[in-house]
Amino acid sequence: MARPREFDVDKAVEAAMHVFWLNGYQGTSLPDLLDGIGIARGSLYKAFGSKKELFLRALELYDQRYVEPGVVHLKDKSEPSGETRIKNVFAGAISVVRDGDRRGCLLCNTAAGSTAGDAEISKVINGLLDRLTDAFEEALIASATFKDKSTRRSKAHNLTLTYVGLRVMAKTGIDADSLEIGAMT
Amino acid sequence: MARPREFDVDKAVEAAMHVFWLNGYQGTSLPDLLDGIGIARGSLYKAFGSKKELFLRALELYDQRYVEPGVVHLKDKSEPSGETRIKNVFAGAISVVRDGDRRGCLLCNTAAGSTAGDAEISKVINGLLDRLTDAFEEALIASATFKDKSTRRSKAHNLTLTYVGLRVMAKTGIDADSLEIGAMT
DNA sequence: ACAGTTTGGAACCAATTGGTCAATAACTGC
DNA sequence: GCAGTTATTGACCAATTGGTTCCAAACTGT
Repeated sequence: MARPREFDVDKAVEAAMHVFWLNGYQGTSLPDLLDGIGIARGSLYKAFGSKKELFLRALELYDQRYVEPGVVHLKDKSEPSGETRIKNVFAGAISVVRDGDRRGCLLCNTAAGSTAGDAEISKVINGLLDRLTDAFEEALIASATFKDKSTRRSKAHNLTLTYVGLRVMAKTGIDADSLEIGAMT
Repeated sequence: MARPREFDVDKAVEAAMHVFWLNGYQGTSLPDLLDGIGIARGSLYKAFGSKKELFLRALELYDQRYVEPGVVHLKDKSEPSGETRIKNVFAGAISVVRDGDRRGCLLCNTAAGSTAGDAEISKVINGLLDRLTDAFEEALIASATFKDKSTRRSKAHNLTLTYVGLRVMAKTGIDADSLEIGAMT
């Protein structure tokens, strides 16, 4: 019916995600995105509307690519024990640091950034953090230590907090070994 | 000998610190600083050289105003027990949230931000985080549980990580009660 | 092959970015 | 009160910001 788009929208969102991940929302300029994606200004605005909308799309992709798998794993009762599943999540976060990835986590970076001034973005961020906490809580459900519901919820919050701390610390010059104990129980 | 400065440099740095704290380094524009401090463009550049130098000054002030007191308290052996001193530090961080302060911690915000791309700034940030870890370590020195030096160092890293996580989470919509357990041992 | 539709690209936009500078003002030592 | 020094101010700067617009190009259905 009309001229077909020459670039893959999904690939574009993915490229944008990496640019945002590396530079942060505020730290990313239009040319940064254009270079990273490999499209022209007009194409970006036609396809995504604005920088912010594209960021929201990138955040969405980050969720399904990195957050959701973790959430699924934490909730997966067919896996070993809840404790092991939790350990796996932390170990995963540490292993990327071992591989030299110092970008931290797009979710955590955004939460810590002053992007929070934007209501729409913080709503998404808060939602993701809540989902993570819920998943931790579910992983704790079989644990005798956290049999009490409110204690369990507290521990879940504690785990989210520790996870965020770990991923922020990963951005600093700290060595991976010193993060290892982030999962300490 | 010459015309005296009309504004108080220390007050200016303090005002700048609050502006940076609220908006982040990248999110703070020259007009933001000028309005916050109440001086003209030229005066700022004459007194501080550049936005970055002013930020470094603000970071320095943040240290002596908020970080150093915590460090001193953690190391103060005349105080109750090391465990209590640690609890105090976390309780302090939570109490500011209870008072409605959602700005988090300038140090932690900067660590999480992409400001880390600047070598000079990240050096300062890493230094501050190291000092905090050292202080936690010293607070643990009397503890029987962490008698082993390397275990103690690990726990100290864990505490810094948790502290950062707590202060980042404080910026999100989370309620103060859910942070309470950040100090869980 | 032509009408209709949407893309890509670049020129263009006003606003804002961090930073400079020259003129004026305010002070001190003599 | 004059010479010397430094601070204040606001105009000015080039570069960059996010965003728009217009036109040629590319496709599809008929």
